[in-house]
Amino acid sequence: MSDGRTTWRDIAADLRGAIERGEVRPGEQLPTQSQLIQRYGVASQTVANALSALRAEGLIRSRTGSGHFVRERPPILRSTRSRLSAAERAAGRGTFLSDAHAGDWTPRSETEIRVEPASARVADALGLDEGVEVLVRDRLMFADDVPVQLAISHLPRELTVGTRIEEPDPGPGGIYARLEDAGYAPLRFDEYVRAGTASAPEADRLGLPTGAPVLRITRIATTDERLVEVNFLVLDGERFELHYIV
Amino acid sequence: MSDGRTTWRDIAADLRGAIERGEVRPGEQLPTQSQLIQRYGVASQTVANALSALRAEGLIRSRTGSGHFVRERPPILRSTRSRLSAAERAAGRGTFLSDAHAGDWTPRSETEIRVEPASARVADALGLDEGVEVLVRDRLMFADDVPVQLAISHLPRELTVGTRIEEPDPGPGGIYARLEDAGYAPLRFDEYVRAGTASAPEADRLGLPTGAPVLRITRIATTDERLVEVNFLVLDGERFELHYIV
DNA sequence: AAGTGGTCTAGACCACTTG
DNA sequence: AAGTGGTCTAGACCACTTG
Repeated sequence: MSDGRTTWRDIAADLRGAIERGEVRPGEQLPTQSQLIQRYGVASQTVANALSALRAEGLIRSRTGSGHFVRERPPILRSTRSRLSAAERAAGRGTFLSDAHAGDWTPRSETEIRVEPASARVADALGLDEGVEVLVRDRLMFADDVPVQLAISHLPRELTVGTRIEEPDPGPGGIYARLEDAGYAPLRFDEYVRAGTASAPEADRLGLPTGAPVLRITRIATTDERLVEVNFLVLDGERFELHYIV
Repeated sequence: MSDGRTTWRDIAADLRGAIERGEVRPGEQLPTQSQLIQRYGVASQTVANALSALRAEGLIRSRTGSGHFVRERPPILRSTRSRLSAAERAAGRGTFLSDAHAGDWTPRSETEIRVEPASARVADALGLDEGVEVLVRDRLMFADDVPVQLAISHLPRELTVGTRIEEPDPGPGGIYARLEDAGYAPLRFDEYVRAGTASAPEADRLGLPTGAPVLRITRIATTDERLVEVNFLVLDGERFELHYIV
């Protein structure tokens, strides 16, 4: 029984249709598992598989003890990548605050600072030798208290020691403004964008189901002479839209 | 038992660790379900759940009758978005051919041309009235004969009538070169990037499993005066990496 | 207290692949 | 023919939410 059509796929398709036709509207509850077991005359596991698939597609949210609900599509967070501009820095906003300023949501972030030897991947990206000390700023960012973005930034330690970059709050304009103060103004940003699925720890931190679509961005900041930062970003793929002007 | 830790999650984490530590290498087979049932002393469904999660993460591929195998990560197709440049057009390459030139893969595409009344979405993007005639170029693009990109381009019909843009092969430099010939040289491209999961028809055309991560790009081309094209792109999220210089 | 989702058991059967 | 993955049955128990 491993051709395309299976019972749980049929049930999932049936429920998906009901949602798409608007018979169950966003925010409303689907029939309970018991009701679905009765309606389709199948075992509990079969219904569970169907609902699990709809959850993975992001069509429903399930709340233990409460029910399965059609997801309300949250507003999209637009993020224009021309934002990394001197104008925004001059206005005292870092990149994330700059996004928030363009949208109308309230930003917040939790930052953890640590010092690590550069991994092969980081050393390669920053043009350092493996094992050289780097400063890591591990940030989880919230929009209206919903976690939406994970950013793990790495900088050569020699550039950050004694600056506010090593503090959770680097001050107005963010770390790029502090780099500029130190004579390392980033002039160019290279962003490498991929789509992927959330790993278990990422899903946990971002409050997504495992396997939910995410945007993965590797951003490399460069002065006119050297690489100063590599930042690994993971964004909720369904809530974020990146805007690039080419 | 609905806190984070469950048996199937523990088993998935265990196998994920073995893969990440390289104990099971890409292409190699995981223990069979029977072996895992024995090893962990659990029911078949529990092991099935764990493997299902790893599959959703894209870590393994399962082949009925054969086994579960660690996925080989296919080579990444880099695509630099500064490619939409006059230089590339002058060299006689369209955007897709330009990507191919930068990578070392062989491009091919299947193009279907049709004329349609503008949908609300397209009309909105192009600043036209709904229902106005637009030319649609529906293309499926292949790299080394593997389908990797879907591009559905819409242009106001008045700009394309009588030009090679209405032919499957628009000639050297692609449609942007033809627009330039007609006095509508695109000067600015706005790209809006999201991550999502492949719908059933998209998965079918791109040869992906339904729900696989994809990159969705809406690209709007503008001359100094007007909007000339809106292009909806869907890319295999795991094979493509977009490169933007900001 | 009753209902709900999530997980688990211990089997069963089927389509498919491999030797 | 034997082994494999995928699905299914018919229950069970637990944590949680709701009235």
